[in-house]
Amino acid sequence: MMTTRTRFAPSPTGYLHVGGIRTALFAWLLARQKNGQFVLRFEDTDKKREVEGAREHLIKSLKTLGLEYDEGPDIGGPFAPYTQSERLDSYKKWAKKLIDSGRAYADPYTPEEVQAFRDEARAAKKPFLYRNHRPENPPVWDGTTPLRFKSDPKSYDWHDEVMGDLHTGPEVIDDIVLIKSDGYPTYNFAHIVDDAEMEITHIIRGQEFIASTPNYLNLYEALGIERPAIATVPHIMGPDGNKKLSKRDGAKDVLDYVRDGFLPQALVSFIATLGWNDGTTQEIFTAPELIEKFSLDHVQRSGARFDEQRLTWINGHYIRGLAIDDLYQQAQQFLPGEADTYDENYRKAVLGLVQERLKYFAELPQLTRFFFIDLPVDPALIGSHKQLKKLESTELKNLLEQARAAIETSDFSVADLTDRLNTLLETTGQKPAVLFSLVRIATTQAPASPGLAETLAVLGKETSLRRIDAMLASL
RNA sequence: GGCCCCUUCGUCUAGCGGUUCAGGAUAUUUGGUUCUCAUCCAAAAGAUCGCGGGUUCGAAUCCCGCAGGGGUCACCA
Repeated sequence: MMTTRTRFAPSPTGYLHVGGIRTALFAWLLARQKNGQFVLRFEDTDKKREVEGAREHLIKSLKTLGLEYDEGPDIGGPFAPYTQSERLDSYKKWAKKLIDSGRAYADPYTPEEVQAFRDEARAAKKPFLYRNHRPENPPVWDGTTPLRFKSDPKSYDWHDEVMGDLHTGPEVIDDIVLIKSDGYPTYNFAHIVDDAEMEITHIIRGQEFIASTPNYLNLYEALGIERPAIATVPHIMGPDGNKKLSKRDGAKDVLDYVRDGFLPQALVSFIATLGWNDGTTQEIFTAPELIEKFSLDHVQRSGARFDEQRLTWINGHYIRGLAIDDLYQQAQQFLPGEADTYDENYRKAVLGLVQERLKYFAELPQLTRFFFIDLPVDPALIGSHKQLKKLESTELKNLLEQARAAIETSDFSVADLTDRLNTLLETTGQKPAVLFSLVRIATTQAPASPGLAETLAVLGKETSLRRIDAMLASL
């Protein structure tokens, strides 16, 4: 049996957004599941659109998400090179085959002339077909004009691994450009040659290629190449409407999510289930589970919307499941700058307390700042509290003084603090909503915080008493 | 305009002729978990399965129309 070989073949024209990475993920999953190979190939045949640094960025994106490839531009492999601009000889060789067999010819028209044909078709509200203007006696191709495929228009029935059985008529087949006047091949030609030479068995690509697939089928025949399996996945749509998710509309770089503190495993699970499921009610998958369960025929045929809320939920789920050391390792760089002066144990303790209320790491400064610096006393916290605002400041002061006295002799373990605070509830006859809120506000000056005893235990006696004193002074 | 694809709760989806007056998740709302926020646990609300015909004893599921959305018709990929 042939080993499964899949590829991800981006053009180095920018960063990778969620829609793009999904194609890579599916290809990677398929290769891993079948114990095959996953190949990275750069399709850099349009020099005008190329963006500096895009290659490194693409590689970093794949590696960050754990989609490691077996062969690629930077690591080589048995079919190197893996960059199209370095494979021009291959394309010329295959092009010559077509010329020799009468299946390719020089395009004798100027770009303006072709454009005129196009305008004509558009004015007549008909699809543009170059072959309607196919020259009778084209000149010998000298490499300075486009080389076109002499197509053989016919109907096609083919099977798409995702879309199912597809059919088109001969009217969609045209004389596509194989090699441009600048000497570089078009995607249409290059990917077919490369996939054949690199022994790719499965092509996974976006919906925009479905319309040109019949042309590829025609080309495979002329080249005598057996076509790989083709899987066309739908686009991921933007959150607001029905349009394709695109960089123009603000689709974020996957690395931006990582920068905001989204975990790679959460991104992978989210992207995989955006248009795929295993048929059960399982909602979140680890990479090994995905590798085991993924299948192309469960990929959705309609485009899914990108819902950041769902990603946020999955990320929170993964964060909660992290062991404290893993959490520390991944999250410590997101702590506020003030945290630098505290030791590892203290910072770990803080992370442990906020772990279950963390959706993504970029929230950490806001959630934890009061653990590292004394925030100024904020009267609004009392003023907006529905119980505390009803009390006179002398009452508040009295309560807070009792609280201070109660914890002053504590060893500041969670258990002892809990005991003392509970005893205080009885002796003062106050409800937790009043007493605990007051102490919590005094010691944190934050609208929200983890549980009171836990927070005090981490803050420690000195800090807790100092903040209570500051609060007392302001009442 | 031609051709092609798609259409189930706001969102992601299960469903592949009967066990479904459509199940799960998320989001929303409410209640509980000694204070806040969150977690967790309950519960509520939320889809005439795009519309209209047919086939069938029976259709979200099969067929045909229509509508809406998307893609494509580049010397871009």
